[in-house]
Amino acid sequence: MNKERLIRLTEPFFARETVIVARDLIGMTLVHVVNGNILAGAIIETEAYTFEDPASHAYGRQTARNAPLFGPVGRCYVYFIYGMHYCINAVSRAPEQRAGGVLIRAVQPLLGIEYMKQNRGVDDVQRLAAGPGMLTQAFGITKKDNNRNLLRDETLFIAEPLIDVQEEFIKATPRIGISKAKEIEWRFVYNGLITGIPVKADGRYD
DNA sequence: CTGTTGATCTGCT
DNA sequence: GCAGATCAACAGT
Repeated sequence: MNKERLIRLTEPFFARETVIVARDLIGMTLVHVVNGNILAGAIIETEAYTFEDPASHAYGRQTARNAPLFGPVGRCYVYFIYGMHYCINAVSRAPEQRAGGVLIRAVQPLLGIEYMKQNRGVDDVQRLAAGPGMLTQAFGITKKDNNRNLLRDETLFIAEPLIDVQEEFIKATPRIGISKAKEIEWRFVYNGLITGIPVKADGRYD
């Protein structure tokens, strides 16, 4: 596996309704290249957040923090929460939407697994990137990455799937950890076996 | 300027 | 199952 083999998602993918993008991101590949190491994982959990949505950071009006959600699609919005965790969103919305982003909540590690274990201080692959805070720690994503351009950035982007994605295993559920709009089913999860991983378990690539 | 809350994770009970 | 960690953003005064 090398970087050139990863097919980056382009602007039209993100320029659609936020909820549609959230669903379609399931199975795609989150990629961060650190010191020449490719860290990659299959996105298996996402949530959509929009301008009209009381649970969203973009709700109501633009502020200094949420500004990326109002900017060009295909950027990322990284925020700091609970005094210790970072979370990453892909800015996504249709032209008629004021703001929107997709929170990437979990990935299945595929490449650079040893590097992720070091970043996390955890050995269990199942717990490397099983939540939004875990995922950014495993990938070394912090506030420095806020508003980076996923369409052009050399080191941080989202690519076509490396796994076999079975559409029937994608399910919608209510979102996690919010106090408002709890009933809306804008969380998407992949409930199938991950197959078709084209790499060695130790994350080496050729 | 102050107080509160939060799109979470971990470790202990 | 629940408390504690730890701090930036925001709303209210």
